[in-house]
Amino acid sequence: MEMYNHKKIEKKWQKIWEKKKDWQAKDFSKKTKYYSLVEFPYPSGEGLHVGHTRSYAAMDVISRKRRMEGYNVLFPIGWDAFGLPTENYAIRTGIHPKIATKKNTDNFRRQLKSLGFSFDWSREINTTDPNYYKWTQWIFLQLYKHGLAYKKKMPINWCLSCKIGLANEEVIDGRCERCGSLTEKREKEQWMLKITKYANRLLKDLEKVDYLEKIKTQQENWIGKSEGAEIEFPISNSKFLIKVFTTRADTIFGATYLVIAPEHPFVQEQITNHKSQITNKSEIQNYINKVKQKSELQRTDLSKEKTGVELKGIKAINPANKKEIPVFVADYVLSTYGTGAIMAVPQHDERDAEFAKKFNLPFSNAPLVDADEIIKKINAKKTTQYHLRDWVFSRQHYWGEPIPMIFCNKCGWQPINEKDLPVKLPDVKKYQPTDTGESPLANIKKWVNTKCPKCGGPAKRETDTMPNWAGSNWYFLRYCDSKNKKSLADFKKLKYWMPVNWYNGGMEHTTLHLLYSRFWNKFLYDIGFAPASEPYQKRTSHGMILGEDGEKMSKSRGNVINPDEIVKNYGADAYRIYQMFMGPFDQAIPWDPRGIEGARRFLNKIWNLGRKISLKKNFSSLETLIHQIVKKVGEDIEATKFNTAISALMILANEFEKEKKLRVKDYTLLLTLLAPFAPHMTEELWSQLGNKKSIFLEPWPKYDPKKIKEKTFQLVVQINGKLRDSFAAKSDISEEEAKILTLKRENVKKWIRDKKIIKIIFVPNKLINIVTN
RNA sequence: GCCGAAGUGGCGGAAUUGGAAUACGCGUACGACUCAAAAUCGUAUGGUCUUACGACCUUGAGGGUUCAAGUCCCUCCUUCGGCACCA
Repeated sequence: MEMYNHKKIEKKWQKIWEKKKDWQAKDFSKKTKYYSLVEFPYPSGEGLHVGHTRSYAAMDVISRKRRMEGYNVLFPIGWDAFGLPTENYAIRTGIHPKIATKKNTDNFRRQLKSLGFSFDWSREINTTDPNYYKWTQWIFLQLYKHGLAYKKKMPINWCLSCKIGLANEEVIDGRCERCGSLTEKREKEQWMLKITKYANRLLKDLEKVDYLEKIKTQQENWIGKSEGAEIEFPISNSKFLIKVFTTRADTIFGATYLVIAPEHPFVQEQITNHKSQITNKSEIQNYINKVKQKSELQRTDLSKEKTGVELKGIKAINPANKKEIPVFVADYVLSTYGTGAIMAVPQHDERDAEFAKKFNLPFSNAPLVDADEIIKKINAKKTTQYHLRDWVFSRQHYWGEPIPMIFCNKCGWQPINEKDLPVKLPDVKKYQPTDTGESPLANIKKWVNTKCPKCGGPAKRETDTMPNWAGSNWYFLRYCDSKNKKSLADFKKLKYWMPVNWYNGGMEHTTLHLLYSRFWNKFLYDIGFAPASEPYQKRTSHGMILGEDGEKMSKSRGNVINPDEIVKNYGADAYRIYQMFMGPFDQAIPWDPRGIEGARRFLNKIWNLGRKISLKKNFSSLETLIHQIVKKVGEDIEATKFNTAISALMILANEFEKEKKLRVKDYTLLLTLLAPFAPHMTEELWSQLGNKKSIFLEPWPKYDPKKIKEKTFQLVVQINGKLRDSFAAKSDISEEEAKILTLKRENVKKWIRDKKIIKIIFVPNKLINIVTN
């Protein structure tokens, strides 16, 4: 037998698999379908990251196991290729993003193929391909036609460095999610998507899906539903009313003042209205100006002291007890949530208490009342508020899908005729956003100037592009029919494949990407273009792979692991085994270069075990263990406990090694269980045993529950809960018999001596515990 | 500040139900093979005390429940993740 030469056999099998098209999914096959999905990568110039392959290796194991279980598996891959790094590269080098993307995807494809993932490459997609983004644009048009896309001038987060507007969701600690520089507020006309219309369904339908509990919690928190009431507080001696939102209507008798947000229309109106009764207008105006300069980060910093100004000269009336109470403007109340005004109850709310202490406002220990009754009595309205806000969908960048809209001076915003899709990205000379913050597309007059689709008069194209979330919002649908030219995907095919049975990806995508794509899928479901109301039946997430130093892998730290080198030196199978064995799948874990050597050693051991095969041997002394291992490996894979599945396989291999001879049957069973993890080596050994068909056409091994049970076991003897002895006993030994055998033992006698036995606890097939005085 | 997860050898980690803590792998030491090395194989490997048999201690800290606690309860500490003046 030859030595295990990974270079030779991995290339060999990759070629054969590709030629035989073994991993191509068959539309409408009579087998039960199984759709396993991984997040398609952004093809960066740096090449494949080990983090990608952790997820891909895991879902490849699942997909290969499913095929062996008789499913028709769809396991697709593609490229989420629009995005800033490529655009920034273009700005730096002048190389067209299209060319850089081609180069990067070619490299990624080569890398993924070298790892032997069983992707159906015939369905490969690329979000930057006009044949793909035609349908991204088409979906936008449908959103527009159904009133879910609208343009709005609003304060948005403006990244000073990227020169683009960011959604609230994309600002982290007041900084741009992409480049990390500070953001400020600016007014800009933006295309918005009305995701808030779906808030309740996005929340409620979480009941229907099997996501990790922590992922569900994240979605729930982001949507942030709260039930409460809108209560009107009249302003004394005026026609004005201030509406507050509260979840604690029951505390209304303790409300001793009102607070409104600095952006609240009432304040704005009052300080400009010369008839207003307010006596300290300039003080209020000064305060508002100060707040404007603050970033959201500063405003929402919990450790800062509360600030605010009283609106002197006016009072509000508490509708519950008709008492007059003062009104403040303060920045701890936000205009974007609820009604932008609150009733402050220092007795029951910490923030209100802090503010009240600072401004010497009274605490009222008025009794709590029944919320429903008081709401009825004061004629307030029960309402529901969501934390979720509409999605800012415009970007002032080149490398994204053009938003397919046209502005006509006569007719206003008009959608492009569907027959004119796709709106292709034109070539530009400079990729840099303009100083005004407009997209580089704005400089191409020939492209911008067009005709109004409605009146035929002169009109201008929208020059903003879509965020890079757009393409990834519906890609799972396109995989079902990736070449379709007439529709985003044939409905019958969608109906066959959807929903995705199992979706795995990074924890960092479990809030935004998941929410956005669920939103688009629900919309497409509503208008009859998607067959399932929830796109993903099951969602899991893998932990990050950190550098050897325990820090996040990054170029600047110099701790990046290049998969190519590992594959070259140890082989794809060793790489995959190590990644699956390194630790719990959902936890972050540092890369250990020695771990890969252990994985390789394990594969060598399996390879060399082949020498022990004997045709003469026809019984197995390890039958019980084998059945136990089959059970464990299968169950662990399903529970994403890949590390213990492999450890079980190692135990089996170690036992096999202790045997002088090995049955063919036992050896092939080990190969079959190992096949999803180490596909190349097992396929090679399988064929060396004389098998003509792929090992992946073998059925996944089954175990016999009756054969799992051991004939004997070590009965543990405890005295007062401490381990003192153990001996082999028949399985299912009776309590009586166990007691007799235990009390006969010298070790036991020694410990008991003249002590009195108070009681004896017997746990079947486990232990016996003697309690003495 | 709130929510969530976690804390186990020199290291990554295991322990489905409360029932032998440290599986499996890495590392280390010694041995076998070898002229030698590598590879491979074998043995040992939580700590303290003991010549030894063995005893005692040990799952972030402290307390509790229990015949029995890594696992359950209480208090506290630390780390990671998420959210954050959301009324």
